[in-house]
Amino acid sequence: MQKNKSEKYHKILNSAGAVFAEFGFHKATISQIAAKAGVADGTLYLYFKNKDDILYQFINFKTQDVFKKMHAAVDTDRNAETKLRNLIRCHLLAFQNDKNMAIIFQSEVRYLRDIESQIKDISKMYLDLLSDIIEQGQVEGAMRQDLFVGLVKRFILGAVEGVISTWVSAEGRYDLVAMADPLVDLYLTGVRGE
Amino acid sequence: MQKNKSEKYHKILNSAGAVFAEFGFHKATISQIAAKAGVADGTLYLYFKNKDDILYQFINFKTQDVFKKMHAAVDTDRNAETKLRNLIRCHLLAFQNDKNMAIIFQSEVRYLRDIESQIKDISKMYLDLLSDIIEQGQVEGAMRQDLFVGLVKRFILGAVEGVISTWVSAEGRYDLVAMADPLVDLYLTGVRGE
DNA sequence: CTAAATAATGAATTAATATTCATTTGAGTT
DNA sequence: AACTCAAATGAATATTAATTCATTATTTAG
Repeated sequence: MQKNKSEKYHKILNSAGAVFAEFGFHKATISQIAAKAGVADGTLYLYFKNKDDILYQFINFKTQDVFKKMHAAVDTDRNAETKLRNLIRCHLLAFQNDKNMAIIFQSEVRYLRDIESQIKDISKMYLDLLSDIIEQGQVEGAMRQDLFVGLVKRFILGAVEGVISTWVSAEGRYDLVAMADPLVDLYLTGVRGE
Repeated sequence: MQKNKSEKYHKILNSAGAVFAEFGFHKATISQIAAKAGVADGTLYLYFKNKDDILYQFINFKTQDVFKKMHAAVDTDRNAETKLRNLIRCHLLAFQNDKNMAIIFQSEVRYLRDIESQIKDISKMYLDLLSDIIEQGQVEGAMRQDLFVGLVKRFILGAVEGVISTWVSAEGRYDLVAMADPLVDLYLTGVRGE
């Protein structure tokens, strides 16, 4: 198995992403991925330990990439509400720009947790980001003091994921990022009338 | 394949639920399920078309059961906010009482969508229930007029699912139903300070 | 230009298990 | 007790696709 992340490595990873997204990890075959990448079946095993490893590397790679962006997005402002808004916008944008990733994250994450428990829980870093924002918001007085942070962060992440999930089911036919502001608005002020 | 839903049919369905929940659908084997149900491998094929069909029937059965309960919960009151509260409470209770179902719904539903697109979208009825409640809330003046119902219902369902998902990850070690009121409170008034 | 060394190939092998079906069991009937 | 038929069995089979590895191609170094 080669060590350097050559062009071919990324070619295979991308092809795998497309095939996994279309057929699901279990129905996807090595031959399909190899064909799409324009290499022989055996070649995949020069770059990856096995089929599971391809999924693992895919998610690992994408996760790191997305989190770099999210951190950057949060760091652009000092205000908690703005941070939250930027985080959600960034999140939706990243998934909108990479539908394969969106599909795979949505459907294979639990299987992945089984095969590689060492992997950083994908939600974990996200939830930590949110905790910081909420706690800061409370200090600033912009968010209620009586919030149970453990629930609030789950509430926020769950709702974003739900919105992404719907968008995926709709084959990505509308603008996902446009949901960011209405969504944050719901987080902040809820549905209750004045 | 037998037609009547005999005791053995349910025995197998339950065993399958336990095995699917523990190992995941793909790693679970027919032999495991048969052993747990106390029957021979071949017997499963008298009651189910194939392995996929077992999962399909499991989800179908549980879905119907849960929806009966949810409808009943919503119908206990005329007030929109109360309806919402009862729905969420009922949802959390049903999943708390049946952890196998919770695990399977969380991880295998997308696979199912592939094998049996005829199945009613599991979220569909739920989302319709929510739409009705929200629209009623708007009429009553209890909920804001400017809500985008399509987003709000996704927002609500996503957040509940996120909360359930966390509970499952925590091996169900705390009281899930206790999350209902704080959660509904978040839906209604959001996180923003006064 | 030749010889290592490295990379890639893809047919053959392996492994895992879902599914089948010839046979057995057991309950009900005459 | 002998017969019938449905239900159940589980060893044998079929299938599917992941993985291997002997062979071939390509690149690099002297």
